[in-house]
Amino acid sequence: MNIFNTYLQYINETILILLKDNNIVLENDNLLEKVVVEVPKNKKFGDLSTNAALVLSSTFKAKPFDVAKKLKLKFDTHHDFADVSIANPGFINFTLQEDVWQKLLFNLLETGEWKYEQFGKNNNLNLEFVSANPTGPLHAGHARGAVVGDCLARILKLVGFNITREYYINDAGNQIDVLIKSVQLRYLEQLSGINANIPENLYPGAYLIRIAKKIKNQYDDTLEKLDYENFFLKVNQLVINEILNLIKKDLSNLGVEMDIFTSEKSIIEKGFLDKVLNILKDNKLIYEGILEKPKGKADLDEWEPRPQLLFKSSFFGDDSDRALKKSDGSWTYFANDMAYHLYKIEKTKGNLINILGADHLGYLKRIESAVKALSSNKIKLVNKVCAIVHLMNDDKKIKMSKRSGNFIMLSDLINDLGKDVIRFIMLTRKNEQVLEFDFKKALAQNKDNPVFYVHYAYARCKSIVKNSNIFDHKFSFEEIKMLKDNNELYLIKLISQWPKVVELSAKHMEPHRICYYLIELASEFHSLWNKGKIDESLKFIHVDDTSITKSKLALINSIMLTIKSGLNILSIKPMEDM
RNA sequence: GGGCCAGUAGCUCAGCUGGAUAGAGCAAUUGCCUUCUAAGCAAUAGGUCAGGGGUUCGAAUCCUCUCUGGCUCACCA
Repeated sequence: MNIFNTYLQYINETILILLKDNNIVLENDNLLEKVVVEVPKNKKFGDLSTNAALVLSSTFKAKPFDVAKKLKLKFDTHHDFADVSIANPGFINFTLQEDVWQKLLFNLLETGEWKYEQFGKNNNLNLEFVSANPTGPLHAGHARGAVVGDCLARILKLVGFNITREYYINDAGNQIDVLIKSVQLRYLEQLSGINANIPENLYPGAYLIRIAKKIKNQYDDTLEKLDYENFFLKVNQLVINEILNLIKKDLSNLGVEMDIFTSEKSIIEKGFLDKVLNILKDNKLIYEGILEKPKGKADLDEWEPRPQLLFKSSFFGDDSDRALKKSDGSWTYFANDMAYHLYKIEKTKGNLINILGADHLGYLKRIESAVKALSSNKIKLVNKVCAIVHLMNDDKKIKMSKRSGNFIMLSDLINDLGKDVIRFIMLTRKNEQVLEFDFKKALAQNKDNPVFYVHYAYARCKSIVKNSNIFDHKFSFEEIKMLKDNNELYLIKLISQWPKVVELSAKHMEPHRICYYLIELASEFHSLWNKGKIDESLKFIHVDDTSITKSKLALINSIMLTIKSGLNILSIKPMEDM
């Protein structure tokens, strides 16, 4: 259904014929991959353009313009093209017959939904995202990774990947000790009724009070005399489950779905760490060695050379080899993470994607190295890094600091703004770019707020349908052929780009493109709407002529259908009226 | 000091992965409501794509150096 691919295929076939005609052998097949069909930036160049002649000029040992002339002779015979022209230095521009667009619209409405090229071919893909430590509910900063991951998953699904969304629970590290110690204080606080002083190195969050109450309800004061180790054994799982429930609730309120939550502890219990060590041994990628002192500016007074168990990460391009064991003999986070990635490799039998925060930038190479080592270079790990989000209020930065406990929780954000605005705005920047999230704009009911703008376009469409008093939404081709005005045709052309937007979004793993497209579509629609004020013929409803109105309704329906598919990817429900 | 990400209009950012005269939105100026939602639209103005060098038919995009900002740098997670 992607019209660009249709013509790209035709152009490629034509090139092969031309090569054969001229007894020229393509020295390298990859050359054809450089041939693209795209929409020229400037409308006056027509509907489509191709760089074919520029790509092939050296093969033909001729100037691009002359190659273009040869190609044009072939293209001229195709009945879809109203005009084929050559522009310097050798672009070939196509103007399509009106009925090509009209047919496209007709087919879309017949099918009732967009179809996308299934280049995922049902291949498995594992997408790990959020994976926040289970020490508290999510805060505002987590929203970005959550939304990017969730939408990316939806996009990849549309193009045929079999995708698993996974949350990795770090339930095995130091932070869990800190958590349980904090809970123990809160529990004793419940029993004594005296407010506890929470030391700086423990978690102060009020959510732990609620968990402490639960423990008190369940165990009464029977845990009062326990030392920390035994208290830990008693409540550890309960506390983590309680917090995971908070996190799951946050995710669900944000419209983010997970297929599976995998615990770090369970991976180790299943023996994946041993498996990792064996693989590394077999491939001679592990050794006892001493790392060089890092040359950082940071205070490294405590640094001392020490023999450690190391993974030969540098073999795969990492800057340094990486420690697997800490000085106290326990495994490093990285060692466990290798085990987790081996687990993902084994069960996925396909490529892996991780959505990470910017603070993990320094971690990418070692984990990529790990996946290469553990999969004999067969599995690809793509790391998508989300830059930080600056929360703003009317251009003023809102400061968040962990120490003071002064950071905005995701649940507060959702309560204040609703999930739709958050989801949309989180995708209005490409993920590597720092994002300014302005409360004032998110609450605005005007163009400052892009979701609002898109909703408004959809609601206007709905309103037209309602006011038309036409309830038959089966459209004949004759009706659709009445859409002849350039402004209307332009909208059809824009709509026809939608599958390409989704496919490129998937290919490059860039969900933000969906938002930009929706804004543009909304904008073009609003524009056409207003043209109706100047030019009567462009109004959508023609009271005295049902068939003209129906032709316009066909266009309106296709716009709604497209906005709906876009919002659906973002998991936003279109507003029927406003 | 090393690594990674970024630097595009006064501000916030796109730029279909190398294509044609670099595009939007804010902000500024000026217009458009007796008529399908003015919560909107149109027009004007705004640029050494941080800077130098290179690669080629062609560079904001690729390579290289320099500058600036952010994140990060054994034994945390």
